[in-house]
Amino acid sequence: MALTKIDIIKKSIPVFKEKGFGATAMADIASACGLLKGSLYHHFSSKDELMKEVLIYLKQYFAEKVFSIAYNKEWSVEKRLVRLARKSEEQFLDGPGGCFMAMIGTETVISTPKFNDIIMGFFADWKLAFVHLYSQICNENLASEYSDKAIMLIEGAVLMMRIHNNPYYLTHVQENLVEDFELIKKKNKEFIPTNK
Amino acid sequence: MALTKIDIIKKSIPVFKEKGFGATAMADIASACGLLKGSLYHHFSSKDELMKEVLIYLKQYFAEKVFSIAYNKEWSVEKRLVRLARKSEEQFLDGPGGCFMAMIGTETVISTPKFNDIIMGFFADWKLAFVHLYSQICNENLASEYSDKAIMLIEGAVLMMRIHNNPYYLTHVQENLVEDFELIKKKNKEFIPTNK
DNA sequence: TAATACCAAACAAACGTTTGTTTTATTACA
DNA sequence: TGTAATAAAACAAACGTTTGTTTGGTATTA
Repeated sequence: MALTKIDIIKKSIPVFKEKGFGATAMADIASACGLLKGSLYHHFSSKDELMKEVLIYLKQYFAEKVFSIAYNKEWSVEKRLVRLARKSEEQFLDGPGGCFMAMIGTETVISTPKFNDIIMGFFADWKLAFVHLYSQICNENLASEYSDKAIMLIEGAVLMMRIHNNPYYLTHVQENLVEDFELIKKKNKEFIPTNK
Repeated sequence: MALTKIDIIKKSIPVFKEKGFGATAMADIASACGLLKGSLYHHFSSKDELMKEVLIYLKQYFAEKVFSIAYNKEWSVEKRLVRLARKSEEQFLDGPGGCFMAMIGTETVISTPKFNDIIMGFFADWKLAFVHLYSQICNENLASEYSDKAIMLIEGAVLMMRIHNNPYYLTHVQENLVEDFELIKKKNKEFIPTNK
């Protein structure tokens, strides 16, 4: 059956995740889709546009399926943190291990800045999710600090995981973040979050 | 005057740091050296070999000029940590901001594994330096944990710094690491490091 | 004079992209 | 419902560039 744009976008993710943007050839993407490279241009006007649509897809996917967990009132704040950790972990472990946004961002931020807005938007969404959780147990300044630190720690762990081919770096860091969350909460027992 | 291999290696670092390995052309390197691309093959047999020599040079540079700080007995342990932070920061801020080893490692670990040993060696050296410092204020298991965490945090900060074009991420994380070190030291006042 | 460092030109291969044609799927009308 | 018209998707081949690499010649220097 004929492939849709979304099909191609999804199938191209592990390919870009393995080689990065510059080293991935359109023929590689096509091959992963069971097509010839020329056929890709029926769906995307250029390699840059394909990458842009992949980035937009992933940013939206994380916003809807991952970061949204932080705002789900069915669960306690701690439970949301655990679920958020698990779900993002699942994404970073999928296929060739790594964070797509971090990889492509690092590679293209200087030489192909047209992707920057989407990538920075992804990190902004991520931070907002963390800030929403930390705001339940400490003031906003601290919540902002903790959120930045959490993201940096996770990204560092994803890097070490990829380079050492060992998922433990990531799972261990995620556990630590949950433990630290409990500690902060206990320490600030008297803290009452402002509703807004 | 004629260029030596080391000259070319040094001049190629900021070029690779801007575009990564795959997207950097031999002509880019040559241009940064004031040569034509063919002339590079008088010094290096291939692009891969050039990258390998750059990685070896950088691994050795960090071992001798950066990580060695951790073992310098002229300074207190705290002072060594501060100097180590400053010196690595200086490297990660130099030219196009970023960690060369992390960038090239992320890009090549799967598709060009021939660089893996050198890159993993760099991170092993880095960890040993941290472990040596943390071992002065806590037991070895904790020292190993803290060291991994420090490296991941710094690498995450370097990533955010590059993507957001803002060096504050890195400087702030380095300050935090020094502060946390003092806290751990105070908490474990009675700890006596084993001499070995 | 012998070796070194570089230039200038060319190489084959791979690249992203375009083209014209064929296949497949969808729609419209009988 | 069956068939012709239409559009979408994919193929196969070629495009012009760019790539990493090779070659042969030319200064410079020891």
